[in-house]
Amino acid sequence: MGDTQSKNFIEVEIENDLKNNKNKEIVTRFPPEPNGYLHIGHAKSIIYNYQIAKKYNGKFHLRFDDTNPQKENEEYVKSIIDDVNWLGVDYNNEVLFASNYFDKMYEFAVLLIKKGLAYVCDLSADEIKKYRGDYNSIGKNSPYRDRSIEENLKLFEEMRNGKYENGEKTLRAKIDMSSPNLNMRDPVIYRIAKINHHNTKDKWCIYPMYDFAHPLEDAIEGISHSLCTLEFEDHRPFYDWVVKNCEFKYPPRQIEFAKLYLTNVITGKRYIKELVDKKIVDGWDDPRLVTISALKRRGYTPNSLKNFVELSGISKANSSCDYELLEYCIREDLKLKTKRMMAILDPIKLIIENYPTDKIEYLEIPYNVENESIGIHRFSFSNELYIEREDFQINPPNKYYRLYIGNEVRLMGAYYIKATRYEVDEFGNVKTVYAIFDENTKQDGRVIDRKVKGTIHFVDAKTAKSAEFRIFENLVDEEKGKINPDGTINYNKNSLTKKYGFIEKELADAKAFDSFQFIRTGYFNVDYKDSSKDNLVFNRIVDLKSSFKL
RNA sequence: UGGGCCAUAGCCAAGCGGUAAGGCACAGGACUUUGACUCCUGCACUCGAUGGUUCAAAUCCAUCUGGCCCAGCCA
Repeated sequence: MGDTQSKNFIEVEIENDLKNNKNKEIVTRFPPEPNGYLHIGHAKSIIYNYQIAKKYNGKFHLRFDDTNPQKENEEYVKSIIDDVNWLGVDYNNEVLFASNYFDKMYEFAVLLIKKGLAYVCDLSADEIKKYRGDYNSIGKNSPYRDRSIEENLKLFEEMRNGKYENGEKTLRAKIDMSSPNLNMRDPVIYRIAKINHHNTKDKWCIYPMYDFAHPLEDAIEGISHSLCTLEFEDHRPFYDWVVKNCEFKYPPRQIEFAKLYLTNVITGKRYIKELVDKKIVDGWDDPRLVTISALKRRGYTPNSLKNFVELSGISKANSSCDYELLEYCIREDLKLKTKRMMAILDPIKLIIENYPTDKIEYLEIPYNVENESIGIHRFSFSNELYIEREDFQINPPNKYYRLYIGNEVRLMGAYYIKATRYEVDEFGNVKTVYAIFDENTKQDGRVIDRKVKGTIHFVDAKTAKSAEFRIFENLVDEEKGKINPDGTINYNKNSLTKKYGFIEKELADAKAFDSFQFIRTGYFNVDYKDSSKDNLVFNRIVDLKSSFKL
């Protein structure tokens, strides 16, 4: 979809770099830590990084930033690969791991030691914190800062060989304890962690820190532009320090952009996890969530997300995109692709009194009038139908042009009917509406002598199948504020409504993830988890816009 | 509090000294066998504020205000 005609600030920088021959080629990357599920914010990063690479005929890498074995595991690796595959970005069929560079990283650490730019420190975590100082006071040099290169080399090798316990020693970069940027006050670059790594198993007991590892990963892979989010801006001086002192010919360049926030939903691993843990939602792919797996289950498409990322733009301003933009994108993507079928979510009976009781006829209209190549929709009609409860009113409001006593409307693809009488149940709710039809108004292309204002949809009760429909509302209460002062989530208890109605017979064969437009009620897909042959469950992906409110 | 970053419509977002693009949302109208779609129309005399430079400022300068990030051996 739409090429963005205007360039964003990152593209301006890249084109400058290209002009100045700073890069051989453009290579970007998506570097997730395998410690959780991906959500729409990650999708922005994946899609944008990929699109940049594509735009400049470059490459895109998928690389796991797996430098902290304590938080990472194989399950997350797998789910992330699944999600990235589903998005359909091209990463050259090669899944990369930072942990595959541990040997090289170790060598670079040794190089820094030899250059007098790194030292082994015996301070405890608490002591390092104290020595670091704070916003108002400069730090103090570690008493171990001036160890000889030989001693540092020996100590670091011993760290690697497991001579010391967790927390006993660290390797630190030697920079400036008085820097106003706390990240430059001799940051730790290697720590001891005697724990198995999902990829390297027990080969290592020391692991590089993000700040040291990341620039190296980028440089090793020939990444030209390392695009990340704003909170890493303060880390850029150290990033540049590392690539400079490790002497890379084509140093990668880090450029930061703002994270994507969306109204009405919660992004943020921690909060999603809380909803999952408290069983407020049905796992990581609950359709109300915005994890990639949830969006997929709900019925969002890779295309819709790509378009969303493109339309929501890239900048450095913290912002929160209207959820309506995402909805617009999925409607746009599904509009011409889906069959438009009929389903009744909140049924009442409609009896056509002058239609033969023993007759079933079959009617035909295109599945999608905007894209007739999808084919012809054939559906049954009889004297006994289901229609939506809201399509019949005892006391119609102003400008209501659906069914009420005496009013003539069109049954979509069938006949004109006029309501004659109705029956209510013991609570006063309409149960059955009776009508007569005009056999000269069959919707088969013949010219009809009069027009009607309203067209309503229906399913034939004699062939209909029952089904469940799930209507989702905002999971979080935006009015109250998404997050309580105590850090818990304000969630909307009415965020899931289950309705039990009817679908036309053809829909009974629908398979998991199939999506449809149900005429007048929205786009739906078949829930892959809760559907069975006997009980099809449809998720409403998004409703149709409507200028009519009952 | 020291440092870094940000501020253009309800929400995103272009704009880079020559007189405010575009999209979403919203409102009105046309069309309509989905109150959908589509198509028209409208939607910032003004760019966080105040001063200054200039023939000319959203763009340059100064000051101020507001918001976000940083004191992990997390990423």
